[in-house]
Parts: sequence; structure tokens; C-alpha cells
Amino acid sequence: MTENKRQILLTSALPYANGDIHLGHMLEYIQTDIWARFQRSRGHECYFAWADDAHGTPVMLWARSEGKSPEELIDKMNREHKTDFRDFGISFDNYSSTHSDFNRQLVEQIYLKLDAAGYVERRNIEQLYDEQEQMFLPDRFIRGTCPKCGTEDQYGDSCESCGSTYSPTELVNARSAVSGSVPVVRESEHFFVRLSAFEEPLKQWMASGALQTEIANKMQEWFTDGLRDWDISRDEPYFGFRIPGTDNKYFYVWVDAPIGYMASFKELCEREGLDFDAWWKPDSTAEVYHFIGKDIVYFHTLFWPAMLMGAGLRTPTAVYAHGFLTVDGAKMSKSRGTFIRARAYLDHLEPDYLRYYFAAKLGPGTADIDLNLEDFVQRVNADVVGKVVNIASRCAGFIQRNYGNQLAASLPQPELYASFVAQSEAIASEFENRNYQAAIRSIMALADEANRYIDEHKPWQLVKQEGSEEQVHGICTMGINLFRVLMTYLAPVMPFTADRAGQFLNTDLNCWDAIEQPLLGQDVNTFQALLMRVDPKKVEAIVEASRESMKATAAAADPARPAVAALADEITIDRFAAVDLRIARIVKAEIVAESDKLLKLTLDIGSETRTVFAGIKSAYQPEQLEGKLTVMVANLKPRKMRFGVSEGMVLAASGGGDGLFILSPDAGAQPGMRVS
RNA sequence: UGCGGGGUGGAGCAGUCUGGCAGCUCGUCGGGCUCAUAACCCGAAGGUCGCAGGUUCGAAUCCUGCCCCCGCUACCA
Repeated sequence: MTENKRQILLTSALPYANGDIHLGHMLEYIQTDIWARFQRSRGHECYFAWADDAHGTPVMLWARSEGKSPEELIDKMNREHKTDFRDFGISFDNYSSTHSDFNRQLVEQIYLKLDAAGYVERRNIEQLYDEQEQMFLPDRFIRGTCPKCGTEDQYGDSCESCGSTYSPTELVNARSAVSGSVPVVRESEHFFVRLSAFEEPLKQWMASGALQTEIANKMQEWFTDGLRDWDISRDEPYFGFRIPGTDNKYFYVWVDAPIGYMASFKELCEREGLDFDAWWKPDSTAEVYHFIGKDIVYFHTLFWPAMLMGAGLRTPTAVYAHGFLTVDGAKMSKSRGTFIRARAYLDHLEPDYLRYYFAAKLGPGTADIDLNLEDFVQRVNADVVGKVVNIASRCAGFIQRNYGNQLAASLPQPELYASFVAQSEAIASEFENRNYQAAIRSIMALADEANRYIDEHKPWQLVKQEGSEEQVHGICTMGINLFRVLMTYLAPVMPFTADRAGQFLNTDLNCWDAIEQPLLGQDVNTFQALLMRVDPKKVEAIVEASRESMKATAAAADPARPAVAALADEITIDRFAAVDLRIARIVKAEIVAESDKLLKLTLDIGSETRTVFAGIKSAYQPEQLEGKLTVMVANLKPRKMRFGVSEGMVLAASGGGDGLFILSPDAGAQPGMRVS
């Protein structure tokens, strides 16, 4: 390594404090962690610090609905998140919360500098207000009919159906997603940062190579459209930091979230005695990198650098965006069990499998990454176990049985070893450029070569010949040394396996340059399986567990929508057609005396009359039903019940909480009509 | 709607900037080996490179139009 020792600070995006960590989060943290471990292995001073994003309307509402304080809830989530990360081998140096004193101080300092420099403007704006909940409504907490295409139940800022954008006041039949009441327009003073003042410095920053080209391309659009003022204040009730000089205005969560990166690092600096200011002063030679998802690019490439510039601080060296995680080719789905929580994964499988798989697919770009569960099992088993670990496994037996676990004193093929080490800089630069998939390809090509070497030299044959002891010893020492080079390259990706391999080899594999000298003449430990193959059954178990856990967490995931049960597995039209649904007139409805749930219905379906027992007593009086049209399953196998035979089933909606609602057709339908 | 990104044998991905025989891993099939966690080695089959047009001696690659997926569109975070 010829470069000087670099000082590097890494961050990942802050997970929101109202939800569990899932594999989508882990894609980013693993990407960041591999980079952090790689940089440390190269001998650089590298820190990885980030935090929970604790502020904002959703957390406030969550606390309100739980009847607890936000602090209590976010503390619990913070502990869970941290445990998930540790168990995944994320080597963070500090994990904090944006709701910390360090962060409050930094937020206030930066805001006051921006204000003093004249970048903050105050003016009144009109916004929708929920009188019942006594709160202003963010766009996402207003739902109504799209003014352009008429689709119902759309968010306040854009329509998912036609894609048009509008302001919440244009929404037809707008209502609050919090209370369901009709919001009113109210005026309030807001604070704005004049982003346009930073247009030139932002362009310069962009030109410094801080961004991937596709992100820079996207930024052009914002410049072309002209930078708008950025609204940084929110009215109470809001869970966040109060703006100095006001008694009811709070910083928008996206002000204090990125500052949370700094605050978390500052916490680390206080603990470790590092010079925080040296890292953040404008001419700092330290490097700062943010790893983020492609969805939050402009917070990190417009607002965040602008804030830093305005406050007289250094800007990030680079912002690296990655794509989203899909599972089996589609967005993660709770009903399919592909919305996999980090904990659900850890309950069944080792982190290194997933770390390897993500590394094998991550490139420097922003394309989405697919976790194909079948491919995952095959790929990890073939590459890691079948190729890499196998090299050690097939040599270690000889070394143990015939040579007392001692390596030979010299390499029979030093040029082969040298050729493995010669890849070091190329592989390092692939890691450096976040082209992990390229690094993995290079490493696996070497693993193939190592296996071929052993295959060609056939120690298992030589060992049976008199006088070839030294040869066999040499061949296996070669194999072990090649394995050690490969594991050193892979250590940032698979830290747990690398630790076990290091114990076997009696050496530290977290030092990139150590491979310049081969291991010779020294003892290794008795080989034990370093990593077992992925059992596909465990993958199934994870999917199964994820499918079930979803019901409990659905409500917390998106407070703007009520909890909804999971969708059933997909069926074909044939299976649906097998269900004969008919319009039925409820001729008679009677109480079943001995039952507290059932009503006895007499149904006319045109051709015949049916008796059906329906569990709808809790929601309907018999007289409400008589004469009504509804929908029944007409070909359901009759079922003998305590009170008689039920010859079908009427359809009713229910779910989660209160209420039961039988279906009825629009006017004009006649008994006996088929429903399809 | 506009903008950015993506679409390559059955699966997962390189290759596109800078045009030159379409490549890698897995899987499948055939053979070998038996040291190794059913691991390893050799060979074979398998692709209209999303669609349509254009430029060129030559296009996965450059240009134009279109389709599908992901993201953003500034008050969800």
C-alpha cells in the first residue's frame, strides 16, 4: 500500500425509529460496513457512526396512540436496532439517536449560523389543519380523491394512479388520515432556508466528483427548475427540537436527521478523545462519506450540503446512493413473507451468508438489487462453502494427520502465491470503488485456481507413495496459504467466517498487507468446519415467520392507513371460477336462541331456497336483513351444525377491529344471478 | 406529466463510457476424481441482448420512438 493513512468517516442513512429493521435496511448497512472494514484492513483510520431517526409526525402519533412518551418508545427501538446491527456484524463505532443533547446543540448552532448569515426567511403559509386532533397535517396524512383523474384515497401530494402532483388543498373530499375529519385551511408562520443562495457552491461541490454520474444527472433537473426555498419548520404538536427564539415551532425532521450524523460522530469523539472540529472544519483533510438509498438523494445532495455550506462547515467528500432491495424479483411483500425483518433472518441463518450474497451483487450504481432466495442458497453454498472454505478443508486433514498441524518451511510454488498477492491492489480498488461484485468475481476466480492447483497436484495420491512426504506437505501448505489470501480479501465481507479462519490459521486476517509474507513453518489449529451450507429449509422458515409476524406490525408500519390482513396466495382464474357466487334475497332472518353468534337466514336464489346459518348476529338485527339482497357461495358443501344444516355462506367483510358488513349488489340485481 | 436509473441463455449477473467472434457463476446433461461440508476437476447443450426503426463494412454498445419495472417530483421519513 503506497497511499498515506487516510482519515475516514462513514455513515449510513438513519433508520426511522418507529419500525423494525428489515433486510432492505441491511443492504445499506452491510454495504457501508464492508467499506468500513475494508478501509480498516488497509490500515486507514476509519469510523462508522450513525443513529436512529427519532423525530417527526409518525413518532408523535405513535406515542399518542400507545399512550406512552416518544422517548420511551424510541429508546426501546434504539436498543433493538443496535442489537440487530451487532448481530449482523455491523462494525459501527457509535450508534446514537437524533434525539440527543449532542444533536440538539449542533442543530441549534447550525441554525443560528444560517439565520445570522441571512439564509433563513419567515413567512406565513396556508396549510390543512385537523381541528379534532389539533394539528397541522403533513401531505402524507391527508387523503382524498385525485383532482386530475378522480382516483379515490390518494395522498395529499400526489396520485399513485395517474402520477400527477398537486397541493393538498386541491384534493377533492380531503380528510385527515389521523382522525378522519374534514380538515380546514389555516395560516401559520414557517421558516425557510433560501436554497437558491447555494446554487453555485452546490454546482462546484457536484463537480468535485462527490456524486455518482446518474445522481449528478438527476441534480441537473433541480438546477434547471430553479432551487426553491426549503421549509424547515413544523408546528406543534411535533416530536423534535424546538427552534430557538420560538415557543411552538419545531425543526423539520430532515434538518436534524443529517446533523445526527455529525452528532453521533461527536459523541464518539468525546468518548475516544478525537478532535471533532478537525474533521468538520471547511478545509479538513478527513474524508466524509454518506451511504444512502436512492430515495433520499436530494436531502443529501441539496439540503444537507447547503446547510453545511451556510454554517461554514465542510461538505461530504461523497454521497453514495444504492438501489432498493427486491426479493424474488418484486418489492418486499408482507403477504408473501418477503418483508423479512433482520431479526427473523438472524433467528435462522448466519449473517455472513447474506453479507456475501449482497456483496456479490452490489455494484457502484443505483440499480436495484434482487435477493433471489433460491439463487441465494445456491450461490452461497457453491462459492463460499464449495470453493473457498473447501480449499482449507481439503488441505487441513493432511496437515493435521501427517505433519502435526505444522506448515512446511517453504512454498513449492512461490510464483503462484505471488500471483494471488499480485491481485491485491486490483481487488482493493474494486472494493474502494464500491464495486463489490467485481471484487467477489475476482476472488472467486482465484478460488477456482486454487482448487485446480490442488486437483492437479493430487496430494491424496502422493501421500500413498514412499518419499513424497515433503511434496505433500508443500502442496497443502500452498493450499492453506492461498486460502489465507482469499480469506483476507473476503474478511470485510464475511467477518464471522474470517474470525474462525483466523483462529484456525493462528493469524489475524483483518490486515490486508499481511499476505505479502506467506505463513511458513508455524502451527495451525485443528481444522473445524468454518461455515456450514445454507439449509433451504431455514430460508423457508424465515419466509414463513415473516408472513406471520406481519399482522402484528402492520398497524405500526404506516400510521396513515389502518391495519389490513395479509393477502392470500395468488390463485388462477380457474380456481376462482370454481366458486359459484349467487345473488340471494334474504327472505327470512331469525334469531337462533341457543347461539350467541348465529342468525338463521332463508335465502332465495331464484331456482331454489336455501337455509344458511351466518355468524352476523353481533352486527345485524334480523328485521334489518329481511328483504335485502346479498351475495352467497351457492356451491359450498352443506355443513351440519348444531342447529341444522347450513347450505352455503353469505359474504361479509370484517377485519382486525370492530364491525362486520354483509355485501349487497347495486340496484337491479336479481336473485340467482351469478357473480363473477 | 417531467426527470434519473434499470431490462443480456432456465436463475443471478458482467460487458455499454471508448462499436469488432455475447462472457461469468449457478442450474441442466455427459465424463473424471475420491483429499474435501454430495465438496473438486474436464467437457457439452442452452441467448431474436425489452420492442421497432435508423447510423455504420460491422450495433448489446451510438441515435430516434415506444413498452415494462424502480426512484424522485421539494410538507412521509
